[in-house]
Amino acid sequence: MKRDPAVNASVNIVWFRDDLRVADHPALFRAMADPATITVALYVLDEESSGIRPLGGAARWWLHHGLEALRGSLAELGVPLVLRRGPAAALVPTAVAEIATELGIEPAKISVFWNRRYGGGERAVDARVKESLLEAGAHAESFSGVLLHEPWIPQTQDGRPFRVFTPFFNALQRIELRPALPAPSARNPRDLTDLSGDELTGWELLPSTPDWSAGLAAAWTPGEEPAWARLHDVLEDIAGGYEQGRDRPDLDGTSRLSPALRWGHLSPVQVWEAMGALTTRRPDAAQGARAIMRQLAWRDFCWNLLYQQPDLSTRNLRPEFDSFDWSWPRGSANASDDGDPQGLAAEHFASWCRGETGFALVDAGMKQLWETGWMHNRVRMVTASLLVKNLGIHWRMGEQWFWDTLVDADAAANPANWQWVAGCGADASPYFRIFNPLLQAKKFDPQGSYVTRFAPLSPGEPVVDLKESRVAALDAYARMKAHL
DNA sequence: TGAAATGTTGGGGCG
DNA sequence: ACGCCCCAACATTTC
Repeated sequence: MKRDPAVNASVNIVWFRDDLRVADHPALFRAMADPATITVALYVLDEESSGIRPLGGAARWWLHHGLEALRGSLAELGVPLVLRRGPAAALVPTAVAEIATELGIEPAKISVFWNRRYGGGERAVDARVKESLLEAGAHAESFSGVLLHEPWIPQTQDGRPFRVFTPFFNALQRIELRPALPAPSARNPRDLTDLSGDELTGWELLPSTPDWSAGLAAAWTPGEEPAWARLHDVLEDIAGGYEQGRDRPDLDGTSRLSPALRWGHLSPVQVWEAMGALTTRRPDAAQGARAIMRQLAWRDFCWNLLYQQPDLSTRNLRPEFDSFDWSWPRGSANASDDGDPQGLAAEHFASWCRGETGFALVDAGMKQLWETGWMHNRVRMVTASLLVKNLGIHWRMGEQWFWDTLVDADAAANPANWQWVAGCGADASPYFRIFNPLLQAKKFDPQGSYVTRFAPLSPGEPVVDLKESRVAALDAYARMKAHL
């Protein structure tokens, strides 16, 4: 619907993406710094643009609730959230123009703000959007909001990207960090409630037939407010024992902040600041707080890698692994060879996905993933090691399964960490580091309570002989090295 | 952010 | 008392 043109009226449109929050949101903060200008929020579901990876099922569930929470937070600021679906490069300029028309605002009075994304396809889309907006006479401006530092900033002495984490971390700590911004304090100058856009339910982000999301809903509440509640728990109860507790899947010892960071309910800058403050406020928790800061830096490290190599989810960072002889898919050098799995490897992969490998810790982890959309970090390493090393299945298969099932599935961290486990990544775990799921269970789930919680039935026959498959993996690794 | 194989050491049982 | 053996405990090397 069209309104009376408002003389000299202008609009600031904030394009939300992986930053579903109102505090420390540089683009939103900038928009609402103009007290006389109305702000409109826009979210675009883009499942079509090439180079942008469609969301997995668990991520779609989180997005639905995350957007509802964001809409609530924005409503308190008097800011409406407009939802649109389509290929963003074309759709965003169109949607922006339509919002302006509805408000009776001329193109020269439109500003569009967003926090930058760093995936290859996302960068291409954002560049095209900016170009179109500028051509149409609008203003467009992007901000740094989803990482600690822009991925091109941390550099080695000779100006190259880091491939080893520890020097990356040292360099990162020497870079001045921007201070976290508060939520905008001003309300929109006038209320807008009836802008046209999609209905969230129409996007069908929630699973229906069947609805498998009950376990996710029991484990998580998406949104900025619950994320802050968890951050406070981490500061009070988790950080102090983090260094021991982080390795214990049977305890609540990790931060569990990964989904909040993935969806931007919290920014890494906010968490970094909170942990930095904790190191001085609570000397007993200082070491744990620093370990959490190191984890945040690892997240930035992964995004640096993705920025350097946009096809991180399909291509080995270390090319010598291109000749590795995986049991499936065969011919790993050819990334397009993704035919239906056949034979034993296919059965192995299916039992791994279902949590029916016969190794209690692995099966508990895979069931935790399926039920709650999340898996404890140490168990991620153990399950990944079994798939890649003992079953000899390409890391990409596991990466894709995690992408579909994790609520925190992150376009950079997921492939970077799979490559790390597989030994083909940056600063990777040496290939011959092969976890023994029985020993890992003994060390890190000593009473077996994690296993009991997620895989209460006694495990069946192991799908693979640990000793034998370990030798075979080392042999395959030796053959790869001999090929060089 | 391993695990297994191999090497070393030292205490205790025993002839 | 002494040497020998066994083996747990720890250290080092290897993959």
